[in-house]
Amino acid sequence: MYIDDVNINLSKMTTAKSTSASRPYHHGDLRRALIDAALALVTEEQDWTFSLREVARRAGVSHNAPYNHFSDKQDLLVAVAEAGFERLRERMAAAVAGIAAADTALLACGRAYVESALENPALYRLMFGPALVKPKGSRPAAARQAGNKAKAVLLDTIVRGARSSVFAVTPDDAVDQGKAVFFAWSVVHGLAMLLLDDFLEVELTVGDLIKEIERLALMGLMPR
Amino acid sequence: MYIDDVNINLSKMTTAKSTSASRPYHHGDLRRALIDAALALVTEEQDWTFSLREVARRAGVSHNAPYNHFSDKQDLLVAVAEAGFERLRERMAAAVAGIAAADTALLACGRAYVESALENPALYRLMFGPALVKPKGSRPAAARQAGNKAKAVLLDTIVRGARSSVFAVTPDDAVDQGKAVFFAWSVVHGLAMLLLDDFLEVELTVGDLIKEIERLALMGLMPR
DNA sequence: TTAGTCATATTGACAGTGTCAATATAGCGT
DNA sequence: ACGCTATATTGACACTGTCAATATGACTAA
Repeated sequence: MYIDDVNINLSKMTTAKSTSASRPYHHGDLRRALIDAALALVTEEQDWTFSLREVARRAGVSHNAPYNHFSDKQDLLVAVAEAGFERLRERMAAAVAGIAAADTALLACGRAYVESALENPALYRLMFGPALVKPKGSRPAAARQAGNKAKAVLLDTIVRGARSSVFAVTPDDAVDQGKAVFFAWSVVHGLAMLLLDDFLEVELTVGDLIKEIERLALMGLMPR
Repeated sequence: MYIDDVNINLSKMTTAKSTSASRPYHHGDLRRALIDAALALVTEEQDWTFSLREVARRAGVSHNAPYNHFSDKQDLLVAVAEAGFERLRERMAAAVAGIAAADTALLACGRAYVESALENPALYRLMFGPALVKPKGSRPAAARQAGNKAKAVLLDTIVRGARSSVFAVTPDDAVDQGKAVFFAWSVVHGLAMLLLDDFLEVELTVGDLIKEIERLALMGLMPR
């Protein structure tokens, strides 16, 4: 009844093999199945207003089974966001891999960032938005850590550029680097958000616009 | 029963005076009262998951009265977002007013933008987020128009800077100006979003960070 | 093997939600 | 004065998140 459509997921399983033998829990790896189902729903519906019950239905369990793995609907969404940040990190890391020049690498990284956002807008908004924040609370640690791991890719590239004097950033000055990272991140994040919020109204393809924005970020608004 | 706590709102009334005489509808300007109540709820709770019924309660009407003025809960939220954009526009316009130098004006404008966002994060996220978008639809025209009016302040400043050769932007070239506007907007929007999403992790005050980001936007990441 | 334990899952219940349909009310032009 | 129509209410429905109580069955120790 609820065992047969547990999807055999490809990525690493932390707690179970779940291929069919030796399932460590009562009914397969439900926690992962729920995250997968929720991720699929976010992607399909481009929204996270679906009901927890719907997620349970998709996973083939009763409407209350999720409460054994997540304290809350929000708690499940946090896990989904974490998965999203991990994807983003992988993608940015892949983009910079093997590019020697730091400025070129930074552009590739920025492009990967924006493209990822455009491919799954709702997931992005979930990751960065307020949906994960409890009333009067702050962003859950899990989400912040996952986000910072993605940020580390950016930082790495900036540091490389600082060392090779490609960027006007003092090497080994954490604060100066932090500013630069925050600037770069702001640019790509703002660009991505405005694009997927449908506020682009200029006669340019998205690709061209990204290039232009990147050029401006490197060269600045003022004449040289 | 439902008349007495209609708040006498300060701003311009489009359809009614509503001071107490000559109320044009059955029971005061309910549409405005609902928008005000929703805006207050967004501000207080920093969230828009409150129920439509709660809004109605605040306005002192039955749970179904709002449906005479808004087709939907979303429809009401669109109206709230519109009001938010209008506030933003006013604030940016005030910031640039009377500043002759375009670059200084642009910085003031950016600061006003970020400060507004930080003062009412939820309202900002509502304005720019997906909450207004119907499934498989796009951003409602009303919201986009209101957003573009705010953008116009930015554009104006950029154009001034282009004319006075303060910015490296070709005057009277709409596309070139569009790029610059989008860049500037991306920077402030991304900065604002990351700040209020709690992703700032550098040993700087917000004010200092804003200044640094602005400097980088004007001068670029690369050495001059 | 068998008994027991405890994580895991189900069933049932409850207040609250968005929204529809039907009904009531009152300000307006004629 | 009268009816029209915009405005508001009442009632209903399926659905939601979450709590409490109950069932189930995989492992562990005897």
